[in-house]
Amino acid sequence: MELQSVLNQKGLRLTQPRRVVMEILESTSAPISPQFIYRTSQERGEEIGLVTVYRTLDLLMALDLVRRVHGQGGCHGYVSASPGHYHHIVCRECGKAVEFDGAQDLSDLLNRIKKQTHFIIDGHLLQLQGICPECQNG
Amino acid sequence: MELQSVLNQKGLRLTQPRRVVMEILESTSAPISPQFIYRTSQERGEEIGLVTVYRTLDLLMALDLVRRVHGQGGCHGYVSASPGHYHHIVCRECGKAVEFDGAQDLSDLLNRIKKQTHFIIDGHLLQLQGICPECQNG
DNA sequence: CCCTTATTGAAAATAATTTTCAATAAGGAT
DNA sequence: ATCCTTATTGAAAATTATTTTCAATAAGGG
Ligand SMILES: [Mn+2]
Ligand SMILES: [Mn+2]
Ligand SMILES: [Zn+2]
Ligand SMILES: [Zn+2]
Repeated sequence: MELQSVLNQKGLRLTQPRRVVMEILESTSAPISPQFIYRTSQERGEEIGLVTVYRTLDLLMALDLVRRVHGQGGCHGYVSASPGHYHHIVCRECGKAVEFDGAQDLSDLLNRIKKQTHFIIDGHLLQLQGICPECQNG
Repeated sequence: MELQSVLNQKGLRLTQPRRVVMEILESTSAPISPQFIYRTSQERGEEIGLVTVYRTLDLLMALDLVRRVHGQGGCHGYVSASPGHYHHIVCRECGKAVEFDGAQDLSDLLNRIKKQTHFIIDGHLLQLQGICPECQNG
């Protein structure tokens, strides 16, 4: 199990709440809020404290197992993420988020900005929005 | 004055609070929070209600005179923006934000993702982070 | 200077997030 | 299997962020 090994490697414990949060995230394709995770855990009969949801999300983000997605209005949804560097394209209809790798195509842009601004660039936030194939009919 | 004309054009009024919020935004190069704007207005002896700060930011965003910048941790800073489509690169040391135009260099990427995901892409969020020239000595 | 009406801001409601700390449970050791 | 140590949880409360209401105010055209 992914989660198990990553945690052990750092001397962290695989607890029930952590397992549940990760399961809920992995069973959802749209970015979801801490509230949503909390409510879902109740519905599944494995209720965990909302505080723990927040803490677990912080942890999973630090471990790069979960990524934060910024919305237009109400910010702060979370999606489970593949290890490595990925971005998301989010459907404005159904909310579904699909990962994509944007490293290559961004290098031209990054080089240009580096020259123009003289910044050292060490991070970026790239997120697309649109309409997914399923939502395009109707 | 920029603000004046944009407002008139839509039958909106140029009020004292709107003027102050815009001034504070334009005199700051880093993204700032509603709270910060509120406190600054107090310090300048032109205090405006926090509620009005929120409302004014919404308005200025709708008018494309101000743009929201998403941070890594605590989200939701605002910077004044040039009209048109721009993105920001934000210094992780001093917080300064500099605009850049990213439309061209993104098209290759967008086309690739369009093919791969079959999404209709109608928007994106691109923000870089790094260290500005001034903060590189130290 | 007057009127109309967009706009403000105090207050309170609502929502989001963090801090504290005693109780609990993981998982290595015996 | 049971014990121990300590990471982790979660209830409660504090803090912070944001929105809603509505009576009072002030833009700006006449
Ligand atoms: Mn990238
Ligand atoms: Mn762009
Ligand atoms: Zn969709
Ligand atoms: Zn800097």
